[in-house]
Amino acid sequence: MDTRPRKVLIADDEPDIIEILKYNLEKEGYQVITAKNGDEALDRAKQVQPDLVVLDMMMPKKNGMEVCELLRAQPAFKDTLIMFLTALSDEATQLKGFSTGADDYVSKPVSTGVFVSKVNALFRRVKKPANHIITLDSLVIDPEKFLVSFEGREIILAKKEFELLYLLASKPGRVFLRNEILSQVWGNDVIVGDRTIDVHIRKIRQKLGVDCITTVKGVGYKFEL
Amino acid sequence: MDTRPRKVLIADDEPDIIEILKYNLEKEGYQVITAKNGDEALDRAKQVQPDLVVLDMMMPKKNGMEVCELLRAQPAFKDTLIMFLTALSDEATQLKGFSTGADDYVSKPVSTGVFVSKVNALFRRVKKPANHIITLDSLVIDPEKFLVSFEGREIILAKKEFELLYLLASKPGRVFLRNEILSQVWGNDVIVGDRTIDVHIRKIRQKLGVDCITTVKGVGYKFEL
DNA sequence: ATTTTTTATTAAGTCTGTGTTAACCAGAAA
DNA sequence: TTTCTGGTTAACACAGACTTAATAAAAAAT
Repeated sequence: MDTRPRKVLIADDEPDIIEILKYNLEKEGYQVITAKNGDEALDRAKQVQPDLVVLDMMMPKKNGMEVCELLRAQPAFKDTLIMFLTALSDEATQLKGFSTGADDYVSKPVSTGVFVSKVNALFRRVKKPANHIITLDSLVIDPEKFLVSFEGREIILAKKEFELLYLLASKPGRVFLRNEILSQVWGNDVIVGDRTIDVHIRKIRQKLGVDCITTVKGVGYKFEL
Repeated sequence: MDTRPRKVLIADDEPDIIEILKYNLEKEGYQVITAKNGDEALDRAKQVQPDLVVLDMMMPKKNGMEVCELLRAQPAFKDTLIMFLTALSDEATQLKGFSTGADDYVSKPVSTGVFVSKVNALFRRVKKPANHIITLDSLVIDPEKFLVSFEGREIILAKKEFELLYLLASKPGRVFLRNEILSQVWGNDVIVGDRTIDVHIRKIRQKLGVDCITTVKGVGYKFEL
């Protein structure tokens, strides 16, 4: 079991706030990274791949909403928790915050105790992501090196093809619904036609040379050697 | 076809609140169950195994905190989402709420829009409860792998056939009315003739090779090995 | 025993979903 | 700029899933 600490990125333009939150989260065992404006938050997020991003709404460079949108647009941050922590408590802003894909919206002022509780509550529902190498017989999929090899020979897959194969191979035998595939590989807000999946499946089958992806009509696809 | 709708249990002693929340959640596609006091909430929770329980703090019989504790004490509700929705907004109560294992704490008054957003946000992080494998003697039905095997050999069922068999086998011996079957397998708004069920039953009997589905004339069907 | 109701069976037709090819577009690389 | 690569969409053929209708059989009611 992985025991690395959860990484929390806090973006706020008030150093005092950052200090207090950082102190309290670190006391709970979190690893805290900070940023003082929107652009810096995006940079640091890309660098450290945090598990949770806490965003102030009103920040220089880019505001919290923009940061949230930009993060959610990238598949790499599809599963990253995002929490708004802001003085703006009007309904419209809150709704917009949620609609950009936030997981929680906390209005300032809030006690550090409640804040930490909320952070804990968010993490309770998320299991740590484990990006490990998949090995099934002679098939090896290494997401870090972005590499697939099958029966000794190396196979070059395009990005989407790779992500699709990785998803399917992560639970051999299990059927993935088309919806599931779309949201996992393409993201929740991207809209693509159904044929897109088929075409990618086809390319994978072609490149692997063996039909290890089974179609379950009306349901989805599953991987099995 | 998507999986079954999420079930939300709302416990509050004010009928008006329940009405409004129920209306808005159902509009979002949730299935809503209600209770007007603590004891009723516990009963209903055991009956329907909701995916989310929304608890008012101040209720007759048992208050929200007690209900939360009692639920969390049972393994069956280990993964059930629990949200407090209450007028008590002081810090101590909030902290205590989280410490009993709540996933969110929302202070009244709150707009229905924000409430629904919070519910959606909670569910976004939780994968739908896995349908579990049914095993009866040599019959194995695995809804995740979409697979049926009987006496060793694997059996290929079409989608509707599978769903129908899964439904019947989920409660062996119990008779399912035709209406029940229609609404469970075909959905409430789809209109198909009665013969449709027969034909599918027939195909299942054919493919299984043994007549383990019993006709109860004028009533429905039941599954028994 | 006869009629009525309900279910089983079969065949046929419709319709949905899938596989495939080709074309198009955007961005990266040359 | 052009060229190349990957991603997406459109179009269409095809398989088979689903439904219906028609008829036969069985059970229940009269």
